Amino acid sequence: MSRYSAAEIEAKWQTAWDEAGLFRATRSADKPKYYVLEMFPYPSGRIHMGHVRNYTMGDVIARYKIANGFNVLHPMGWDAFGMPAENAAMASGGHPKDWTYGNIADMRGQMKPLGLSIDWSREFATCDPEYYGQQQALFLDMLDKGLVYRKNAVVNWDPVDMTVLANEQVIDGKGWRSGADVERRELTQWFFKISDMSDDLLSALDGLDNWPAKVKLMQANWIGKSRGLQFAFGMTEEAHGFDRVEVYTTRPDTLMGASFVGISPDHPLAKAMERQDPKVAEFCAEARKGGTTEEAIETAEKLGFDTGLKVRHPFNPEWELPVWIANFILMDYGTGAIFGCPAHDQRDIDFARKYGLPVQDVFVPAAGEEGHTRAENGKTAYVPPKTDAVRYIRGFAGAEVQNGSDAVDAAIDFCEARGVGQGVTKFRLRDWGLSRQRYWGCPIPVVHCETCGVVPEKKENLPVRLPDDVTFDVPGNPLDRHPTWRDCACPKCGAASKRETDTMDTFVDSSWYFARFTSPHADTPTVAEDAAYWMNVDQYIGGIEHAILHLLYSRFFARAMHLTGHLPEKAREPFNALFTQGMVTHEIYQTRDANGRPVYHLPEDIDRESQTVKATGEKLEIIPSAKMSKSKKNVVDPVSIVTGYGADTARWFVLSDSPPERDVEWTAAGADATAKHLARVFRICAEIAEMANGAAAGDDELLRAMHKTIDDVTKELESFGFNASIAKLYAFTNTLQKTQAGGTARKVAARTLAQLMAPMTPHIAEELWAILGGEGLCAAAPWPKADPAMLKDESLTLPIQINGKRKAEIVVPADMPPAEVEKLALSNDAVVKALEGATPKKVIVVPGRIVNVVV
RNA sequence: GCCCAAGUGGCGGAAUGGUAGACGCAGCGGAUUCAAAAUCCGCCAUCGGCAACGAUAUGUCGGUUCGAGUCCGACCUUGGGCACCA
Repeated sequence: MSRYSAAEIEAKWQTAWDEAGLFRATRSADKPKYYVLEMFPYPSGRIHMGHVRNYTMGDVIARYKIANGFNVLHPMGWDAFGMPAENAAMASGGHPKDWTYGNIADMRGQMKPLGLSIDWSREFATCDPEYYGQQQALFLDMLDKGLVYRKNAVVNWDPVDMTVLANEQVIDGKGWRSGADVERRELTQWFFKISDMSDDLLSALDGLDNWPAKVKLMQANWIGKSRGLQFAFGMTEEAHGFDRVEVYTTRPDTLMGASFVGISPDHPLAKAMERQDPKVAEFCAEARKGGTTEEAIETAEKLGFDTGLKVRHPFNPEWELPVWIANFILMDYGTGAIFGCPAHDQRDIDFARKYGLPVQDVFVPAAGEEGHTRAENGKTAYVPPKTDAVRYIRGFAGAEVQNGSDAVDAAIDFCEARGVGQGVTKFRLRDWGLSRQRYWGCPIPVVHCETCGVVPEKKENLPVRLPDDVTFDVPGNPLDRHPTWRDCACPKCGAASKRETDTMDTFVDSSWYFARFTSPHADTPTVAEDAAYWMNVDQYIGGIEHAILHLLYSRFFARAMHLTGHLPEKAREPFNALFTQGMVTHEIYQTRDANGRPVYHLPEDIDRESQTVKATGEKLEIIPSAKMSKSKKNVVDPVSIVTGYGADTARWFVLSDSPPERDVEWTAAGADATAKHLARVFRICAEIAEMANGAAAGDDELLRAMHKTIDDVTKELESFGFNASIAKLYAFTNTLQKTQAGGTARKVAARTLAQLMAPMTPHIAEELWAILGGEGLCAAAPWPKADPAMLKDESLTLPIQINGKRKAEIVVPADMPPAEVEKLALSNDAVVKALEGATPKKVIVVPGRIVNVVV
């Protein structure tokens, strides 16, 4: 009898699958198609356990669908543009291209031993000119359809390095290299008009039945549809060419609590004042300090500057309000100006208390004490949910007691009727800025001509290729300072012109790769027949961190690709089902250096038992699990796991224990246990393979357990219950080990076990299938079917509760009528004893579930 | 600051509103062995009790229900996102 050797069997069966062409996807009319896709990786150089978990989940689905007769598309590629390649070039010389393609080769080499059912013939990297050239073609088509335009937008500006910084390069408001105070600076940039589709992107969420509710909710909140009032405050006197300040508010019902008008430092009025008044300029410069993230702006100290200008309240010309410039007002949202009602907005009350502005209640709780004075002295605004009824003490429209939503509607109607502004619907979603002042990205294919202006490049000149001869020894965009690359002829008039040097946001690359996989090497972005056949992605799998941006941008792109004729109507929502998986975590092992700073240690360098560092014997501090990261040294390298235990162990482990949407903690003990379990399955099955055929008393019991397991595992796999299906497989293995059944039944059961394990641990399953006399490849065998007749139990155990507490249980025939169950329950000894002679008030019998006696 | 999640034994976790702790890890006891490794069998939430059994228990506090880990409200903690990390 042979022993389980992962190294031998894994290579053998991977070759067998390859030679059978099992995973090569071709269009076929006689099978239903199934497209399963995992979010493609960034080629950082090493695969990590998170990748293993992500791709194993997709692989389980893919293999399960193959066994169920589907024509499966399961591709893989590389999200290959991006900053780390440039950072590597800056740090250690070399070229981003060499770094990236080297990493891709390494990672492909690390991934292949996992035995994934991937059609590698469709592989591409987004930095392949073949791919980004088609992306440029898409860009031109979108430009043509009016989906792309240019406008000013703010970026993080490092005034020392004279360069634009990514948000992650801004640390506590300072540039990561220079340490200089970062400022927000405006630049002319390219934008996708995603806001044109706000309403559609929002309402179409309803149709995404197989998306997690939390992702839909996050997207809905991000799009942020709101109804409010847009109106103007007239200024007491004209200043800087302005006679009014246009504001937008979602709470017009609080208009009588207005205390000031606030404008963004980037508001045209603020800018006009800034040009003439050094004090304003000084304030605006201060207000623009810090990064562009909403988090930085929202959490920054609230700063205000009283312009000295005054506006009149729309309902009362005598009532004058001051105009302040405030750093927390965003020019990008609404009109860049607000009115502040401190009593009912936390930000406004913080601001009002700081600058001594009045605070006046508009409404108080509907029930409760009169003269609610929270706003009078307090620092906390009264902001009840809009669905709560409140009493308006300074209301002007609608009932005295009403909820916030009704009051807003009434206020809008009231204002519209009096010509004070109008009700408008606005979205929080902003247009997608795609310009990046960086080298390692897809060049934006336009030309700047002195006479013709901005001119799209001709399609026959695509791809606009990145030049190879660039250096990263100075900050800034190498395309800008390249001696010749920018020079070109205007596609319209032929005059000497300059290329655009901005490249595209890498989110563009990942917003259509799923469509490209349907015809990965075509000389158009997609091919109609292929897209029509393979789209949509039936199951998309990736991290929850992509819940908003990547998925929203992809939904926009799919719509844009439909508008430009590159995708069929049905692919406007490209992902039929979405699953968001959790991270792989690990403990952190820490000691401290002489200065008390933490020093981290790799798992292989420590002794878990004695909690010491192997080399030095130093005592360790063990910090509970956190996301694996290089800096914390809590990484487990999949390659060493595959080499040491085999791919099947790595695959089984990352799927077991934790539900797939939650984080899973990698532990050495768990990996060890998994390897032992697989060896045990192998041993049990190998013994069975050598048994003589024949029947025995235990046959029926074993086969019933087998059918139950088929049923359970199938149901769990259909609903991403990988951990639960593994638990059922453990239980069935225990049954198979203890059974008294004869050889024939045992072989059937063992072959079924191999099949049920195959999506998770395909190599050992294939080997067992072969030694147990399975026909052909296990990976190609049809999925086992549970016999409904074998699933029915004749009797069942019912717990009996008294007032909801379990007191006894009875065994009854499965089909016993409730009245008889009740009689039986009440005559049960333990029940009689517990009742102590009391008469039950009520008896609840839930058929097949429980009996509850209420006294 | 804002949006979205998650909190259950020593540990990972299971549980269509219906017996809380399946399955696995660790631990403990036993078998096998010259011995060990490997393997096999059994026990294993907490407290009290010799036991039968009783009480407590799903982050905290309240609520709905015959019945709540599950539904509702508030809070605490941890994680994800916040538009130039991918």
